[in-house]
Amino acid sequence: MKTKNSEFLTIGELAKSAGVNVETIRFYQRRGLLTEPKRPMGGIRHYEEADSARIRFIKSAQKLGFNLDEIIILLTLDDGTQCQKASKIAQQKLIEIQSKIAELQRMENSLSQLIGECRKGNGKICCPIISSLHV
Amino acid sequence: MKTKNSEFLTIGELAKSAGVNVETIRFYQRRGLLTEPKRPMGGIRHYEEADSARIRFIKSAQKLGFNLDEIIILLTLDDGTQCQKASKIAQQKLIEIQSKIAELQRMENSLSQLIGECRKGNGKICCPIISSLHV
DNA sequence: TGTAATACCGTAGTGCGGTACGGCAGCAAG
DNA sequence: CTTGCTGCCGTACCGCACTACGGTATTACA
Repeated sequence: MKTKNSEFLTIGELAKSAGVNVETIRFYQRRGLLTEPKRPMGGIRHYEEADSARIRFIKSAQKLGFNLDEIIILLTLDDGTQCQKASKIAQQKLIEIQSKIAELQRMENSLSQLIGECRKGNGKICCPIISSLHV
Repeated sequence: MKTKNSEFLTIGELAKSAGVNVETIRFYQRRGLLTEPKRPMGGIRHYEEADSARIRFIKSAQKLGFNLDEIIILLTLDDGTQCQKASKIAQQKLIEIQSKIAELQRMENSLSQLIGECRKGNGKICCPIISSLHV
């Protein structure tokens, strides 16, 4: 009945087009990130290009560090007319990311210092790394 | 029978002494980070100061970014005579941490640039953050 | 001896973002 | 007619490091 070149996408085609797994789409529907699409004749779901764009939107936002709950909010600002709100969310995220960076840098400093001490005291009986762990 | 000032610790006392939850100790035993202690008369486990030290060792290593599997290895190097091995593991971890930092810094750069654009184009109809997500 | 606290045990739940599984339905090509 | 590919659905499972629960046994203290 339905020809291959009809104007809608099946879930499999949408997955390919958006570069995600079919299961991911079903998961996003359950999570409310994608609206349940029309199902004419109770059968196969009809997706459109807009759904693919929405998934790519989600994936881009994830790359910026937003989690799915935050992305749900960003999606409501999708018309681009609420710059202040979007900016506020982004600033919040920026702070989060910066504090994660700071924490990782503390680890980095401690570790590289310990490694440096290992190098210096080569052959020492008591490893600086191990002894640093004995608080 | 047993007086309170005996030389061993119960699990609850150990938990307090090491600053962790009782459940955490039981979890560490299941995970093999702590050896199952002696249980004289089939009753209450007998812990010692050494167990507390071991838990603090684990917690220090976690602060440096090591996960439990890695900590199990570090614990085998506990005598401090295998500096090269410990150093190798630490270098590996350092690289991991540095690449996490790099990724977060990419996010930080993108986000702060977008926020800057929002500020400049105040009142714009099309929010730079939102439109950046429309790939 | 009574009661409250603690220890014991196995199992399940948390958060996050998916991934996998098992079973059934419909349809096209061979 | 069969096989195989999709689609549909609900549910369970992954990693990670715990945390919580529910029930029983033992201990400490009065």
